[in-house]
Amino acid sequence: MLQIQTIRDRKDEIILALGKRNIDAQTLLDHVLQLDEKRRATQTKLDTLLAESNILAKEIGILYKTGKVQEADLLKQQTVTLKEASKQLGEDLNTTAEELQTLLYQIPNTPHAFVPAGTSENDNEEIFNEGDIPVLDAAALPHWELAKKYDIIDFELGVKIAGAGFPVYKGKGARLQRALISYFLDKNTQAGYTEIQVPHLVNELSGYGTGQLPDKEGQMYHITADDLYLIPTAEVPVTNIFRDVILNESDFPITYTGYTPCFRREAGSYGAHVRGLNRLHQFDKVEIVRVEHPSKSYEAFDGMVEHVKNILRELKLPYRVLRLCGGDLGFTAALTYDFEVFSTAQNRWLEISSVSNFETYQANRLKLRYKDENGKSQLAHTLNGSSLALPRVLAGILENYQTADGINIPEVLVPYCGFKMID
RNA sequence: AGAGAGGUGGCCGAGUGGUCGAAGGCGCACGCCUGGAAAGUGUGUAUACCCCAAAAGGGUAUCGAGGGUUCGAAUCCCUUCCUCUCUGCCA
Repeated sequence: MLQIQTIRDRKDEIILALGKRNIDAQTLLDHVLQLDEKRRATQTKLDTLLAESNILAKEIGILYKTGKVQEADLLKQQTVTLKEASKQLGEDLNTTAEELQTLLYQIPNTPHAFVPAGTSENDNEEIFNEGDIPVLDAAALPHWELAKKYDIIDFELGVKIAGAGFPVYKGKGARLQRALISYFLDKNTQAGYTEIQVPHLVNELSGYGTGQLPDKEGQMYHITADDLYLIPTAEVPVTNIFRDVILNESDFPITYTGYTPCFRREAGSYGAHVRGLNRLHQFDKVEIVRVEHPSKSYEAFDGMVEHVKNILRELKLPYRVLRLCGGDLGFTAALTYDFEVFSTAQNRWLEISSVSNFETYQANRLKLRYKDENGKSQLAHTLNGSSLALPRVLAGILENYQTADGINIPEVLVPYCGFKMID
């Protein structure tokens, strides 16, 4: 959420920046400022009335103590009108504050200067690529065929148990999943991230904290009996550790990594691009989350990008890095780099990681602050990235490493899974 | 799920209608003391918002949350959330 103070100070800049998202925020921001003024005026009035009431109440108390009951009763009469007026003003204030809050929730984060203009994923900017795309022979199969051929992932069985998008991993498929999780966690730990295990269900407040609510309600599984949501990413529980927290400057940087399954309803998704592992309702992901001093967050961002690159380099997967354009940028992010691995047999790129800096946008919702050198509270910056999401990495490995004899396992994973080939 | 207890500042903990943003302790910060440190000692130490160009200063709200009673609520009443203990169930 944008800070109201920032909107007051730099409305025009914000409108310009949001223009990159193809949003004309002029009317919305004018409305916000108008409500903000109303809110402040109302509060000033209310505070004055309450101050008067407080003074009267004290006087009455003293009068009663000293036995001057009649004078006290006289003062009491004065409080009646004050009370009515302040009750009305209090209601006005609440209404206005709520309206304002609702509007603020509708405003996405302002894109960073690096973010290119654009309307769709086609306008994303490729900033890096690495790794050779293997030349597969004509008999090469997409991963869903390979999964069937070697009996390592059973999509139909998942349908029976839960539904489409809930695959069952079997034998070496399951072991490879487990190996990938361990490998990713180890890599992240070696890079200084602290491993953490968090709940896979979160309450409503947590959903608001990181920005899934109220925007993307439909994308999360909601357990109505207990009013809990299945997490769509570890970002939600991990970042919400810092909800309502005031840090010291010396606490930075905060770096966490955690593995969780992720649950997404993916309402409205369909078609050829959802085949196999391309898009699932449940998948595994290892996430990295950082909380940073604002002056250091882009340095941290670059570090995260390099870190993910290193992992893909070790896995010897062909990948590219995209800088998301305004039209493709997530609601809460200021800057996002997507990593895509090339799925050779499908002849298309698959998103496997997304590294984002949210600057103060999430922190403002979370009330995540730190004390600066003057002892003043300032909002911290939050960042996160996948390191990495499993299914599409798995798809990339299966497709790119396939041979006539079977599927080779990337060297770095062999110690983790205990076999060199799926055959 | 049933029965009971309880939610107060960074932490512990007092406070059952008035001058309580809240005693006391711990912790923390700064100072004094000391050759240095400890001990001792003094002062300070919540958050948000509003007014003020800013600083200074002032105001309002906050004792889990919401509502009510009252001139006045941490304290009384209602609703709700959460935690703990016992019983039950169970990995």
